Amino acid sequence: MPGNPRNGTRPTLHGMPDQAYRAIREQILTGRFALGSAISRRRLAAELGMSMIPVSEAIQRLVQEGLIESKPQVGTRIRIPTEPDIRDRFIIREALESQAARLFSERAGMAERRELREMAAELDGLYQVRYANPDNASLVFKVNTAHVQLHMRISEYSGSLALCQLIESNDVLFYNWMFDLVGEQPPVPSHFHSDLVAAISSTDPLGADAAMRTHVRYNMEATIQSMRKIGAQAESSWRLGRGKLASTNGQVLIHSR
Amino acid sequence: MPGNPRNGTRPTLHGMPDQAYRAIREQILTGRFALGSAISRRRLAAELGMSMIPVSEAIQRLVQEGLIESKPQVGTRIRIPTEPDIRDRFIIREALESQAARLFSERAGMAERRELREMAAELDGLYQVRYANPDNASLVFKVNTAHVQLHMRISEYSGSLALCQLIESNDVLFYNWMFDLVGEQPPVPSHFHSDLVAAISSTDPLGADAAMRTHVRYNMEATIQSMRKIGAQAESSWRLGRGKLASTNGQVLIHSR
DNA sequence: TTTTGTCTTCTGTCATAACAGTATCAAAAT
DNA sequence: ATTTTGATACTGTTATGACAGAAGACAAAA
Repeated sequence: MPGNPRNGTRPTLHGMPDQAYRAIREQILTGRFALGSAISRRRLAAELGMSMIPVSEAIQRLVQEGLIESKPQVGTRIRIPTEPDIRDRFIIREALESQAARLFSERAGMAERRELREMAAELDGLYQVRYANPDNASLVFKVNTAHVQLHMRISEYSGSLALCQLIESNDVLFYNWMFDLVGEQPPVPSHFHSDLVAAISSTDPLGADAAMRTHVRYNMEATIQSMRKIGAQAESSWRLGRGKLASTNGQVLIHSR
Repeated sequence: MPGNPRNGTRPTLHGMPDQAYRAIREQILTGRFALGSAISRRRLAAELGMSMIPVSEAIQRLVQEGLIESKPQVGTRIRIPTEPDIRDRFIIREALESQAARLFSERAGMAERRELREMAAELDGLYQVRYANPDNASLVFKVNTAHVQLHMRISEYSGSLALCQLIESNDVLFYNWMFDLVGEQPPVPSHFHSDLVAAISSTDPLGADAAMRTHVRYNMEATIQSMRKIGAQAESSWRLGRGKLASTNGQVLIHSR
């Protein structure tokens, strides 16, 4: 356990915000923090055995990634997405992953294409198993993990580290919001991901792009509608003001040197 | 000036990290902090009249956006991009802005299309004026501002707030790195942006996408080559280890609830 | 001349504690 | 019964100061 600088015990000096970041993120992703539940920096700091400062730094990162929202003197809670939030996430996912698909179709080697084919086949099989056993929670976990890993592997093999990181950050948000409505969604075709991998494995970047776009868009509207119900049932008592373009829209870019 | 809580003077309680963020960012974007120059949190805190904590929060944001790099017990400095960094930025820019172009061609109204046509014509004119007066620094500033504003306006009219914010964050990085090599770059066609706006104003999203892609890619290789020289002349004495995929690649996404 | 060790001074990190908003709820007033 | 007021118990914020690690200066030893 981390210690106090006033006395002599201070073991973990290395990366305490990272430790907090990982802990909180996992709590969110595993559902121990439900959508909309409040989190206290003080309690978290006590639980993690550190002060509020590294915890606040971790929370700031999570806020920037969109998982958490915080109001200055009021509180911090797991962000409940609105409908435009979800739509935006679909749009960004489409932009980033279609780009990854293009690059994959251009640059991936034979071994990588084969690996993805196998992953996709296994994932499609898992989907079928899950449809046959709708109440098995462990299967839901398995399918989701495999799904994420397939998409991340594609972006990894795109060869662009920054693109890969952006996709990961975006997909974390996306899948976290989506997790609550597995089961409510209409089923996907039996070769859903195998077809995708086949398409992006062709040497035609435009085809790969198009295939990934339709893949991402697949029953997007149904998902948005299901999500809206969940979002509505979580109370929006103190939703943060998040309307209009709060950004600077380029006016800050004053290169007047 | 912000004060001390121990005595009675504490005027600006509102958003001190934001204030620091804006100040630092502007210093970088206007070139008062050169690429690779070290910045001290203590000095900055003293200059801004606040403690190190809000300054550190601002710096953390800038690190996450890629403008700054920081090594735990060593120092903080303006990040010097490597060649893969630049390539990645091009890739991400292409992905995001082509998506914005698609959405614009689908959703923008007549008034917005006209506004962009006018902005583009003016920008093209500015480029010609700058080519005629290569030594006018004020012109460089003007052209860059207009350029950024055109691109930001397109993404604004895409209707997706999150997409717009991502593009802004990415473009800030991009143009900041590019700023040092205006003049070294080959000139751009005389109707460069008017042609772009015309293409994305068509009702064909695919055409808009393609036009934006070629626009972003325009003399990309030349830019990367020029940038490499500048990056090399800045010493890379203590470059942070930034190799390999340091991300978690989806393995953190354990939905085991 | 080169190397090595130590000392100084810089860096970022973080726990503590005082601070200032905000919400909640009960008591008082209308 | 409804509204207003007040106290209290939270919330995030941030200045202060102590701390550990890294780098540079410089003298002593090889």
